[in-house]
Amino acid sequence: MASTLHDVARLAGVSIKTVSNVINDYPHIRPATKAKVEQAIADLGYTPNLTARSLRSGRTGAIALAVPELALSYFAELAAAVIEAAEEAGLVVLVEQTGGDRDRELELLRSPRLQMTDGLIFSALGMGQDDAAHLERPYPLVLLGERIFDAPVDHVTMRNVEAARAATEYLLASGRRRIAVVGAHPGEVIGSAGLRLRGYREALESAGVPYDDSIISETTTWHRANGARGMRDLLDRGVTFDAVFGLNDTLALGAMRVLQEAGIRVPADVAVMGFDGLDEAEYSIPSLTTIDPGQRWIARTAVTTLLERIQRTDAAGEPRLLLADFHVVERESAPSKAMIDA
Amino acid sequence: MASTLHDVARLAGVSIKTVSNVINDYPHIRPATKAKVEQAIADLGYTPNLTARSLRSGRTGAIALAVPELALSYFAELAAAVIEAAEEAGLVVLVEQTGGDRDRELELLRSPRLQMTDGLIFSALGMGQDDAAHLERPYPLVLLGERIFDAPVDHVTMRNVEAARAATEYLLASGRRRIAVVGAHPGEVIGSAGLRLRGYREALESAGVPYDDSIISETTTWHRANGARGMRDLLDRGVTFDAVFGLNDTLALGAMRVLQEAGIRVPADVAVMGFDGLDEAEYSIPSLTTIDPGQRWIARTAVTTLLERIQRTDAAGEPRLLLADFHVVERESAPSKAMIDA
DNA sequence: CCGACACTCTACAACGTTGTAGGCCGCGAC
DNA sequence: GTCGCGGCCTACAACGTTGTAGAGTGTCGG
Repeated sequence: MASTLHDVARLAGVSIKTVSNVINDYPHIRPATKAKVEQAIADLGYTPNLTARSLRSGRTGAIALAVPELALSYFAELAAAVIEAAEEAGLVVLVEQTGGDRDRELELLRSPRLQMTDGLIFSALGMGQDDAAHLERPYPLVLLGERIFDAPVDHVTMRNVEAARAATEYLLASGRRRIAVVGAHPGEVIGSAGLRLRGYREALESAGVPYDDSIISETTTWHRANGARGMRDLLDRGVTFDAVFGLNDTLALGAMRVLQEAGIRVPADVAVMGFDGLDEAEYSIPSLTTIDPGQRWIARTAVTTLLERIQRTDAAGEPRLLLADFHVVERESAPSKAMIDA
Repeated sequence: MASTLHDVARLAGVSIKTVSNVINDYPHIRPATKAKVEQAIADLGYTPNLTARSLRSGRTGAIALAVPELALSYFAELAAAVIEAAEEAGLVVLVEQTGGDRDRELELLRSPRLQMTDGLIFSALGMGQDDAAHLERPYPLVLLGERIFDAPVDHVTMRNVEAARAATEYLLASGRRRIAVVGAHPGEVIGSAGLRLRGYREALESAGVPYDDSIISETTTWHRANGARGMRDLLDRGVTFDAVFGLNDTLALGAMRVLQEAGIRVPADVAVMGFDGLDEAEYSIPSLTTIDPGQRWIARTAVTTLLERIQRTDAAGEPRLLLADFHVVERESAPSKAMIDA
């Protein structure tokens, strides 16, 4: 651990640079010399000092991933996928949690800690459209999430509006007409909640079903407890509905739990639809029909896109918007028309 | 971003070392000089180059956390807690996934990538007691998990035997006598499964209840699907039981799901007990009675212990075994005797 | 009035690596 | 016989930072 190129060079009786050349596969080395050096490396158990290499090369071989909270399943699965993709590309991943707090997100962007990485995959939650300018930094950055669009950076995300529309159309096609929503954010236009609600409204409109905000429940963060709270809220209002669209799986699972506590059958009385395609949605009772928004593709694409930015020497290249394909995952909580007919 | 101490020094008209001194709060600097330097720093937007600092100081300010799989809720929550604790200590965290594979775990230990960090918090899953020697490296290391004991490193973990014993005693106290187990690992003695099964057996023995391996179901990994599979297995065997102890929450949730599909009421017919105290166990239907093994304490203690090892210059100091407190979290899937009486 | 000492600052080296320039050798071509 | 050239290797500088040694002031006590 403590041995350096210097030690190896001395043991092998060559110059320090020759050792470096052996390590980096420089072509013109006599086989005899190479063998001697490799023997010395093995004897000393030499491993290159990556910090020194970073200083010299300007590359660290690490990227940062910033998410609101790892304990949220969605972000845990995202992080898992990012780390896996990064590892394939020979990169390690430094994970930061921002708590979804705007100030902490901005602080992170300015933080010198980022210097320890070659680039950042940034899942913003607290920042808004007005903060787009803060993203313009001379540092490879890939944006995730749907809080900011049209920023001067590459952006990998999902088709929120279209997917939510498809989810709603799916419920409508199975005969539901009063589709409640859990997890709306008051007044939000951009952001997962706003976009998904827009898709929901578009679907209603196309089907000629009136939008009724008495069956829309608002929450702040998308924790499971808030899904439960939102559903209790709806039940307290005494409104009627035959389906619930949880704007993410966690909310939907919390809501479904409260429905069942209240003696309401799922899906017989009320169908439940989620969004995210989490692992755990497959094992709830009943299993949760949901949208797979293409998270693995997003993770993989974020890594490769960031890598391109890192390798590109010219800062140029138009910022790109990359959108994942989605699909409805049909399960028990909201059977399709075909499944009901069968 | 591109400015260095050199640039600042030139602008402020002082030596490069003086600038360094200002940044590091060296005491003997004239206020006028300090102001001049600080102005120059502000003008240039200078931030210190952390890579250079690391090379010089031998410290990176980063630690590594290796877990089997971030997508598993238990490890996601662990990672979240570790990152939070590390941040408070001014450290960033590099997260690695080993897949619980022994070879990848060993490879990680040898990996030069670790040089980018000051220490490692290592949650081993694939390695076993025989691999203890591999942990003996001149590198700050804190071990988590229960695959390896008596290794020459600090070890922070939970009281598996005692906690599983308490869980079983809790079920026995509520009147259950035929307590099935889901998630046992065949022949395992050390490891979460082996230890928790031991606690289970100890509790049975103390209560004079015979151990019956026909109601013990074995699985490999503790994914949710395996909990479901284990329970189906038990049902297929045609054995009778009035409680199930899932060796972790994920297994218990999968098992509970299958029970209910089979028309078996929880907890009326069969009580279900988990282990881990995951967030999601609170929102299942019914909510899951479980063991909180003190995960947050473990995360926090792992970070502080690692930090001590890093700061300690002498390699000495006995390896320590630090054990978290646990407690039973009483919920619906297994009500306590008191709750039943009420 | 001089030496001691505290204060303020500078020059240099070093952390371990890699890029650049160049040196030496042997061989083939003129 | 010498020139040129490719193959092999070395010396040196540089990445940006901080520790060490020490130089130059000023002040204070004897």
